[in-house]
Amino acid sequence: MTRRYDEVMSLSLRRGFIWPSVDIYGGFAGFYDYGHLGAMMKRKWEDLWLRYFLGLSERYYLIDTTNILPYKSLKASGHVDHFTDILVKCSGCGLSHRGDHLVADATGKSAEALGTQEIDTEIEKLNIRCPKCKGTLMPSTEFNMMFPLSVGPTGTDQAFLRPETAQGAYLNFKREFESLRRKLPYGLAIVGRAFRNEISPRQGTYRMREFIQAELQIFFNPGTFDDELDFESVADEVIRISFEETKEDGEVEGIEAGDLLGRLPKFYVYHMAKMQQFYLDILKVPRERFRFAELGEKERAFYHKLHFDIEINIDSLGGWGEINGIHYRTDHDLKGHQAGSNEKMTVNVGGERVLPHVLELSFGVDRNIWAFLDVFYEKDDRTVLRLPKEVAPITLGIFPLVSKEGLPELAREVYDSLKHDFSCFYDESGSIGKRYARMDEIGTPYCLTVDFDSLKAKDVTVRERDSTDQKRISIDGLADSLRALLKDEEPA
RNA sequence: GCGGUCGUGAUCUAGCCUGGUUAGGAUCUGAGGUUCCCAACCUCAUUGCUCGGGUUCAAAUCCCGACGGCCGCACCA
Repeated sequence: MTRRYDEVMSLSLRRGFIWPSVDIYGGFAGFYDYGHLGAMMKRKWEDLWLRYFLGLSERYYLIDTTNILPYKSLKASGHVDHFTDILVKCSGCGLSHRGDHLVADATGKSAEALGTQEIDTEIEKLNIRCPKCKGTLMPSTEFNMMFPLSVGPTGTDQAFLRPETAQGAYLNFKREFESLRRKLPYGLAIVGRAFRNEISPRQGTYRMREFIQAELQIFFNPGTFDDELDFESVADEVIRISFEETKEDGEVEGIEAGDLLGRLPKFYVYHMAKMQQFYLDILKVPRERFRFAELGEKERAFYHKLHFDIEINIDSLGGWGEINGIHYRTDHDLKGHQAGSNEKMTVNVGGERVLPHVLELSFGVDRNIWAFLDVFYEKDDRTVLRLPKEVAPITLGIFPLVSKEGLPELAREVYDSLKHDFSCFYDESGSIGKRYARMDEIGTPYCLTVDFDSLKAKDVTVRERDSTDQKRISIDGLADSLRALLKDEEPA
């Protein structure tokens, strides 16, 4: 692991962002807890995400759905059958292989639909041996990545923890279509937990067994969606993109959204542009650390017609890491639930019956939080976390210059007047420089200091984190001045 | 899951090979002092050998197991 990983993790542990769950019992692989700073940062990230993506359309809405889903619904979605791997272990060298891959290699046909018994039969019939050492293979075992649960007193109602939040949107599609007055397109956002029994969780919060997704599922009429978007507003956006053929080289092209239309559908490019703007314009992620990366046919799920990941160059994880995805899921999901539930999912819009298609904007919240801790962490003379103001867990540090002669009292007054409107932190211990340093380290964008002049002039100094520049602002109207400052406007 | 490697206060680490005084240092944190703007300084204080067995008169140190971290393989619809 890199030194940067250790530094970021050390900061995170020390100050209270993230740490392993159940730490006092030695930890629990694949599970992490958020401390008081991490939890606040995550909440703010989610709020910002929600405001931005719901703001993309007056027809995008937030819903909230259950973490536990019954067998039937996940059978219909394909997760019961396809979210599994059939593993075959070699009795000689002990290596595990995927059963369907072994059979597919021997027959030249996809074996994805076969069960464990069928795989075993095929292996015997075709006399398949370990590709590594030619040893004999043991009976196959099934491994489903979903966590099974028994619901109810008899335990006969089989269920699972949801492997993705997306299903909640599909399951509620019809209800919301009615509530939202039978119009397309519309979108359902869910911010919530998903669970996957990863074989080998690694790299901190990058691959977890319980994680948080922020997803927007957009239901649309594939025949008309392109014309329902204001594509002109994003046509000039230079999209940073790596296609399948070149992404391994780390090559990133800059292509105007308008020029991608020959290669990708309009609605898809439009949302790519909006996602990119969220990162580059709102969150101020350095441009060179951001890209879309195309997934090839073998990498993506069979029902993802188009799949690009958003990757951030994360030094502590050794380079480009996937944090989000934009998936064109076609009508796969609604079609599956239509068949599984016998509920008709086609809807009547503009005089025709359509089975809506789905565009999924999917964000890994924990991965974003880690990426931000990494990307904005800087250590040379001082340690500064240059977090976007909106996601910094604490917005204002409020201090008396020294803790005597009436300064703490006035500083307390300032604190009390702001504490309900901003995330504030009051401190009077140690030297002023120490207190600034502590705030820099956790990304606090502004510190207000009450000094001796403040007593007469009724003002405070405002110190900016990145530049350490200071200016004086009157206590009268302070909240409004700070609001302006936080929006990058000049205070009144 | 397999193989390798590692696990010492909140954080980073010395000690382990060669078992034996009170487990040392730095940072951090708390209290007090000092202090008119960027981790200053002084005094005092809190917190530790991942867990469980075993060997031994004696285990942070040696052995076994578990748990966890990292790396490689596999996996990541």
